[in-house]
Amino acid sequence: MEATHSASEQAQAMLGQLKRAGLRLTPQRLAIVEALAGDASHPTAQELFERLRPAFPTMSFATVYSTLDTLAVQGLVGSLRLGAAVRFDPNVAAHHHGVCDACGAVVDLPALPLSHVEIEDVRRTSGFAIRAEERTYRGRCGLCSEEPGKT
Amino acid sequence: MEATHSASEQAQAMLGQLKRAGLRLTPQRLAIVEALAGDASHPTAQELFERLRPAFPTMSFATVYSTLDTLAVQGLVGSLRLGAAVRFDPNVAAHHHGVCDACGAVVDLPALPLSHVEIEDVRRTSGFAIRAEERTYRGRCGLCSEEPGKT
DNA sequence: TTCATTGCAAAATATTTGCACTAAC
DNA sequence: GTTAGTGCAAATATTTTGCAATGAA
Repeated sequence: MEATHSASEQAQAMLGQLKRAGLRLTPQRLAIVEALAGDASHPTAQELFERLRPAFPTMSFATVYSTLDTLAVQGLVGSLRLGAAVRFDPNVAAHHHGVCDACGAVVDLPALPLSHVEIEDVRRTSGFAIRAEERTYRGRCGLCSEEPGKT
Repeated sequence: MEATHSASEQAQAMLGQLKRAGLRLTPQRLAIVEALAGDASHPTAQELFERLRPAFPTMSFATVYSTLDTLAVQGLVGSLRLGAAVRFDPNVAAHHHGVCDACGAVVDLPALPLSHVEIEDVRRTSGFAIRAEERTYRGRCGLCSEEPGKT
């Protein structure tokens, strides 16, 4: 999988969308958008806060959370809960996630859309009408697969 | 899908496994196992605590959590995180979960094992070696599908 | 009797909220 | 100048931990 846009292109697109929605482009939002754009590491609010603290010593958690919530409402980031904390993902295309047993990394994995046959099967057998799907795989990421010794 | 065992049969099996593992059958464990066996509602620790409080006014949260953890270690219950709280599931067979957009219910849905072809495709394209899979579907449960008016 | 288990309280973790102040527009 | 957005502190929600007392085997 290759990135369609560079990180800065994506940041510009995200900022444009915020502006278009009539939202203010504060330095904090600038920084959070730039930190997140093109970052495939799925950081938590905590991690983003710590990453930005040097540049914005007075920025609060509430700002990080509220900015991430704003971005999520605008459809510019996705969020996934893995363990206790929510992680944020600038990749809003349909995809799944893999959590590495060895290093804990969260990686993006391709998703094929669920077939109508599968959706219809579930509805017929259980009555549940599927609208969306989230998958988490557990296993070993590419890097850790190469090091069989690792726990 | 039909239950293979009645709730009390499942409770007996769970208690037998605890005993076999050399663990003590305290009244609290008895009650938690019986509350959980055959319960497909995926209760949280909070919900179990409140359900059992009338019968065990002095029982603490720590006991509920530690018992659920014990059951999980013994492989007698599964746990899934949906939103802030962890939910517990006496169904340890491979299955997926559906969360109803309308009523919030968490229902069990059948799972087909991932094919080797799919696993191999992911490994080849991304390097990630899949060991296990968790799926959450969003949509409408059977009951809520019948009431289109509901939010 | 023994030691796993319980109950209680405090701590830890992640997130949300209220409100006065600030700054983007 | 307006008012959305920020910072701070306190509140909330969930889970974990330490430790003395209890009770199942």
